[in-house]
Amino acid sequence: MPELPEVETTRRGIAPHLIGRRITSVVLRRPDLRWPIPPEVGALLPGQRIEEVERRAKYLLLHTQVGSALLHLGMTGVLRVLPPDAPVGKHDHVDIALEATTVGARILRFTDARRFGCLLWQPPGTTHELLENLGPEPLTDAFDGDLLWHLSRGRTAAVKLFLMDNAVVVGVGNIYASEALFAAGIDPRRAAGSVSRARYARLAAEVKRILAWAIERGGTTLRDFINPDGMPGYFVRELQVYGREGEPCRTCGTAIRQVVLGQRSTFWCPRCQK
DNA sequence: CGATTCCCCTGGGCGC
DNA sequence: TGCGCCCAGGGGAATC
Repeated sequence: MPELPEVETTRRGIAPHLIGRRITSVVLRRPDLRWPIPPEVGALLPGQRIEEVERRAKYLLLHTQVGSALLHLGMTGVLRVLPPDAPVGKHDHVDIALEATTVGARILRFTDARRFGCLLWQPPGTTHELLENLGPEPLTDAFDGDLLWHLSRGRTAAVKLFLMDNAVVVGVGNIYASEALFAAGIDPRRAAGSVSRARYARLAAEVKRILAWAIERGGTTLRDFINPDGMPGYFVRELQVYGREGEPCRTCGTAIRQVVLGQRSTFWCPRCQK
C-alpha cells in the first residue's frame, strides 16, 4: 500500500533512469485502470524526452514538452525500470519503453493487481483537476499546526478523518494517520474542532517526523520496495498501534483498541491518547 | 459547505 | 487441495 513515503521512494528510484531519456514507444495492455487511459498517452509520448519526474501528493508526473503522464499507484501499483525483455506478468498493464543508453534499453513498467491506480494526461501549462484543491505537502513549511487548527474550527468529524482529508494536507494515509495520532497523544475519534492549537502543533510535528523517517528508511531499502505486498519503508515491527488490536501499548501496556472510522480501521491506545 | 457512505478491484487468509 | 467468504484500502463520486 504505497503511502507518500513509498511514492517518494519510487520517484527517487526511477527518476535517474528516466530524466533526459527519450521514450520510444508505449505499450498499453490493459486500457482500463481506475479510469480509461486517455489516447494522448499512447499518441503523444513516443518520441518525447522525459524532462522531470515530479511527485505531488501520491501522484507522480512524468513531464515532457507535449504534456505529462500523471500516475497514481493506488493500493497495489508498482513502477519498475526493467530490461525490455522482462517477462510480462498478469498485472503488467503499461510499459513505457526508453531509448537505449550505454546500459542498454529499458522500460518503465506499471504493475497494479487491483487496478486502483491510474494513468492520466495533463496538457502543458495546465493542472489536472485531480491535483486542484489539494492541501499542502506535509513536509513543507506550508503545513503546520496552525493550518490544522484554523481549518478544523467548527469541524465535527473525527480528527483522524480530518488529517486524512487531502484538502487539508496530502499524503497522510491510514497507517500514518493512526501512528501520528498516537505519537501526538490524540484520540483519533475526537472531533477535529475540539483539538487545541498546541496539540495540533504537536500533531503536525509528528506527521513530519514520521513521514520523513519513513522516506529515509525507504531510501535504505530501495530494493525491497518493489515487493508489492510488503510495507516498504515501514516495518510492521516498528508500528506502535496500527494492526495491533489487543496487543499491549509499547508505552504503557494497555491493550490497543480498534474502531472503524470512515470505513477504515483505526487503532489507538485508550490510555496514551485523549 | 461538511459529513457520510458507496464503490472500484483482487490477493491473501481463513474455515470447512 | 479446493472453494466460498471476508477483508484490506486510496480516494473520487454520490448522497444526505
